[in-house]
Amino acid sequence: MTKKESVCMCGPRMERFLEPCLLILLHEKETYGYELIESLAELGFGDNPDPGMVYRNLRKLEKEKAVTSSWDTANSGPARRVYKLTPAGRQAIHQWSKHVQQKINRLQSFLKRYNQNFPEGSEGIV
Amino acid sequence: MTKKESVCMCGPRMERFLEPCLLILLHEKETYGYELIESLAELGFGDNPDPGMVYRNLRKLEKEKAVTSSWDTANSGPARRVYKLTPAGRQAIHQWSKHVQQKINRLQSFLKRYNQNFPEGSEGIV
DNA sequence: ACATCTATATGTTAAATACATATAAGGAGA
DNA sequence: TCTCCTTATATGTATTTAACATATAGATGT
Repeated sequence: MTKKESVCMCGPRMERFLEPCLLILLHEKETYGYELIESLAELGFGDNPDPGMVYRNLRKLEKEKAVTSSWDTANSGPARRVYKLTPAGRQAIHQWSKHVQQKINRLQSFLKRYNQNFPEGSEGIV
Repeated sequence: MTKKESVCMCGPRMERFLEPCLLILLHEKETYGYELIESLAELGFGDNPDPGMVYRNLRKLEKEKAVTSSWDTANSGPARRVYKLTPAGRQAIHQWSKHVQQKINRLQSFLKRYNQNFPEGSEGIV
């Protein structure tokens, strides 16, 4: 059996929301993991996204050539691995944005249905 | 180590979008798996959602007391397992709707950021 | 008898997430 | 110097979900 090939970098499952968030932050400026973790809160992640997830995602993005990395030892404190978006990563962002829009549509069609089922405070307040 | 208890039926991960869709369809009317599969397309699932997922989800919802089931042998064709929403299932829908709204917010804050990074056809058309 | 449709169900693999922990450099203060 | 805290990156592992394949079986039409 041949494995069904996926259409884009977003993969077959359209989850992994962390990935596009990292990409867009890296589009804004090249930076390193620890700072990305702090920036992620703005993009709707809780106070502290799992560092393990972030670092692993960054390495994966690098393996997929969406980013490149290099060590920054110029600053005080431990060395930082600084990531930089590649043109491929830039393209991936555009792909992701489409998928995110589709996902929003799906979620909204659920909410619409929900509001039809439970109109305006028909009971909703739990 | 004690396992961190999750806040609601939606669980820790906020995915499993199939689950709230099944619940809302069952709120509209009690019905059976095969028909639910057909109805799911309207709620943003592709042409044919994986039957395996649907049936397993239904059994899981039953185990969690969100639905009850009984056999319907009155109709022609193979027997149907008919599912009915419970009050607990009804409550779960409200929980889910909140989580879905939150998810939409997160996705939209990504899209907003995306549009700031790539304003109005700055290149976007891939 | 055979194929086909309806209907439910299970097995198996791959992937993502959550959570825990390891490692180490550098700075502040006793 | 020794300890503690912060910064910074990384790995280990268990659980969960999704994807895909396949099994089972009643009913119906030819």
